[in-house]
Amino acid sequence: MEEATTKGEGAYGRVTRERILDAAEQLFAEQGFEGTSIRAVTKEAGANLAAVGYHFGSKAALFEAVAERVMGPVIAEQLGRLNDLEEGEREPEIEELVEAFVAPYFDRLPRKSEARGRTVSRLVGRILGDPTEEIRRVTVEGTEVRDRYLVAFSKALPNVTREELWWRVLSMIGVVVVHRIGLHEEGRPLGMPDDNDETVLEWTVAFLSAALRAPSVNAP
Amino acid sequence: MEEATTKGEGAYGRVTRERILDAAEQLFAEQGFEGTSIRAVTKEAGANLAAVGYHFGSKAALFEAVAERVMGPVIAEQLGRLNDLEEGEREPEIEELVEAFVAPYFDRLPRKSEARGRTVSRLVGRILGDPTEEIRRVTVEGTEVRDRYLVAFSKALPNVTREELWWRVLSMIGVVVVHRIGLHEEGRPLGMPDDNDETVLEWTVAFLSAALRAPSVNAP
DNA sequence: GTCTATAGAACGATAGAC
DNA sequence: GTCTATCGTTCTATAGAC
Repeated sequence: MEEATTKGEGAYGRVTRERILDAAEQLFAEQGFEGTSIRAVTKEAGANLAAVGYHFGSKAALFEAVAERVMGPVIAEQLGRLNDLEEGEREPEIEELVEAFVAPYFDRLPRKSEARGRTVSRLVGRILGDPTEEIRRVTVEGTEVRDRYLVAFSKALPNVTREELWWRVLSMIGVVVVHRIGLHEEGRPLGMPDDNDETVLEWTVAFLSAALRAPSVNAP
Repeated sequence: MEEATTKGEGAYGRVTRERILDAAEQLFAEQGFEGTSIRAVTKEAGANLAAVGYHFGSKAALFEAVAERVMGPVIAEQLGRLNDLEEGEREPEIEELVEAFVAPYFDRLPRKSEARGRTVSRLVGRILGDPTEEIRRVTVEGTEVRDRYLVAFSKALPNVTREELWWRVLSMIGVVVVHRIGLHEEGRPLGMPDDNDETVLEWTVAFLSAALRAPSVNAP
């Protein structure tokens, strides 16, 4: 338990801590972990160079805090939605499982039309895609999500072998990653609804549901 | 035109240049652009610190050379296969277009079972996924691939709106990226054919073909 | 909790000898 | 084409004053 201090210092410190988190989020997203210096973060945050050491301990710990703040709510809702579906009377449909997995990336992250949206999208892409051990550690928490959805899809798609299904779930993650990276976003054609996440969510669910339902290559 | 010198120096220099490319490929893949130092590259290559400056001019130019060496053959074959399909008598099937796009990532890159395979996979993931301007420049060449396949799929799937199709092609790239990143590879279940790229290619074509054929959300 | 100051190491790039 | 030596910069981390 942590109690707010009665002095102004406590409140001010909390603000500094969050200003650092905001600045770090943006810079890690744009330039990656190694490409971002503590100096740049504290300068952007209007804080002192030593503040990162005081509040987080190290640059790596700061990154973990940034990643946790962004991914935590997504993971929590992915698991919560799956729990809800599994507690229902009937077996969940493929579309329901796909939406439960994908929708938190829309609901629990800032929209693309918001100022922070583009930044967070890039950061999520980096977190999910970076093979560096330092960054992968943050994702480990996310393996619970993957494993539980794998079991759920396994029940819903009994004719697909476990190995191929594992591959399909991995592919589903890939689709979410590439959307969040905002790959090639400057090449977006006219009419792309970058400010209409509901439409994109529908597209994604339709695309992935059809893919997951595909006849198994290994089927007898 | 560049002629091989008659002296031993020329041949020896070429070898050093390629040793540097090999070392840089591995280190960029494992630790990213910013996380890799010229010092580490030259040490790994058994070359002198100044050799990168002499052969490539700068660290950024070295990265471009590494990326070009890996992605060049993939892009060339993606375009070549599409040309072949478009020159045929009949309209290409969805499966054929998907395979033409995906297969070069298997044919023109070292297999996962080879020593270099894992490294190159990570590097490709970084190249395709990294939003940094410095790295994106290398990918710009690849936008020709995306645009030409978009036109081809547009003909094959006239009932899908152009905006939604653009999204589907982007998603297809995402699937390839995540496979190449080798995301969560340590969590691979028993029986995963990491040494059998043909099977994985079949899975991927089946998965993506079904996804691309999905009824359009925006259809009337 | 915030700040200055600095230790100590690593970095990219390049000049110039061979 | 290869090498040594080094310049000038930037980095993380931390000690210690306030």
